[in-house]
Amino acid sequence: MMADFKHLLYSQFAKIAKALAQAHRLELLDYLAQREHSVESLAKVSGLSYANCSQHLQQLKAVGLVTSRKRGQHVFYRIAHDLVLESLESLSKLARHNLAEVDRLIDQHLNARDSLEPLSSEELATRLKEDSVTLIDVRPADEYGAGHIAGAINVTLEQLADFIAQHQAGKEVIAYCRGPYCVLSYEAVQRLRAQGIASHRLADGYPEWYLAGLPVETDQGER
Amino acid sequence: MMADFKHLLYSQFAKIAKALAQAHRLELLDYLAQREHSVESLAKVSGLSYANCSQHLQQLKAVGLVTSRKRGQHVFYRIAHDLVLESLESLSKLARHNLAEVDRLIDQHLNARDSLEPLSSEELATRLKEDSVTLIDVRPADEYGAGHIAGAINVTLEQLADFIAQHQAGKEVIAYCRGPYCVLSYEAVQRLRAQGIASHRLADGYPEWYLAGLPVETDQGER
DNA sequence: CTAGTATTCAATTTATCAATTGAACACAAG
DNA sequence: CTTGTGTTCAATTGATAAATTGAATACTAG
Repeated sequence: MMADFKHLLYSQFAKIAKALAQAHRLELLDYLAQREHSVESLAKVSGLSYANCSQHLQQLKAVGLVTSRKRGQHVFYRIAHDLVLESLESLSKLARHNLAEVDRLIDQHLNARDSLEPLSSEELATRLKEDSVTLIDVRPADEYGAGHIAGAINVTLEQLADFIAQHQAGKEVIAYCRGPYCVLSYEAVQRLRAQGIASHRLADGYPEWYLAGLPVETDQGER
Repeated sequence: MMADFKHLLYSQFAKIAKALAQAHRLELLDYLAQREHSVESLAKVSGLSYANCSQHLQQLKAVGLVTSRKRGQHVFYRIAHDLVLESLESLSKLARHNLAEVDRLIDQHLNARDSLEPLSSEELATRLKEDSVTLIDVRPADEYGAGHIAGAINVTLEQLADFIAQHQAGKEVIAYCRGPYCVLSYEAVQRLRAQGIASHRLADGYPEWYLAGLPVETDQGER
């Protein structure tokens, strides 16, 4: 009974948080924090459809974050009271704080070589069989042409931006280069991660893979 | 570019709100607002399965609301920083204000809360300076140990009968617990009054007092 | 009254989230 | 090394939310 009560309370709190848990609604609230707006002006400025915008506003209204008044054929929405602004500011401070924190952590992580968690050749071989990764060869085109791991595509650091742009989200990327003391794959992994793409480097490079008798290809065909 | 930045911030902002938009996670945060907890203790006290609880905690961690540390085979989670407590309080205030439902629930379950005439933190601070009241912390001993209002003694509901027996007549008793929605102090005040002891509850709980920068103590010493 | 405009409603599809399950991992004690 | 315990992972299922579409209400101006 006492637990029921508590859970009910938390649910009520959660309703309000849910109303805030959507980027578009936050944007709308941000505009409304400046001044009262009609549905029309909000839809235009936010780029939402009228219907969608209207529905978002109704959700905000349902939990009491905004109020509305009808004047003529327009419905004007406004922030319900100052507590809403305070909460928004408080959450915004938190977001900024955590965002900075995230950036700091990422930098720290990527600067420590070991944290890149290199993949072994064996792991890579099985991942390739599963087709669960995209394998990129970061070496210059001529070295790639001369011989590369079977299934790898050539993406130099210069081509990396284009690769990232057309990369299908979700698929993990494995990068390799000349060998364990070559920095090219480190650089590639850092840039990929900076764009939010899950990525690792191969512990070894092409020569070690080749020597291990694992499958390779050249521009002239497979081995 | 400016729009990109804004949208990024809204998204980050929404991620945090999303983490707060779930009753179970709010409950977990409420426990964590009292003190650090292991996954196990949180799972038990919240009634969630280990896996589910762990996953909720990881979501909270992913957006930087909590941090974790591993000690032996236990993983302890704690609130990441005071900004989180502030945001939670702000959200809670908003919820109280907006949801008539919440008030209805409180009235129903914490019967006649107004008649208990809660004390504000400011009033309590001055009363403590005058040494005109006895302050009791009704929370479990571990939460008391992790941090309590300076000058408070720990009297759980189980210990209340003993406390009443040796209480010096005439001195007023102030009880506090986890926060405005915690029922422990209501219960204590009711029992004290039933024994003819003048008693009130503190309007807020320990987290609010701590956030206000008012004096606190832990088992290890003052702040 | 009629036509035009602003807003909302209702229904559908798509995407995202929560809870569950069973297995995997990490550490500690025996 | 083995066993037990605490925590996390991965995969599935069921639930909930977002965006889109087209139609239905208001209201105003003419």
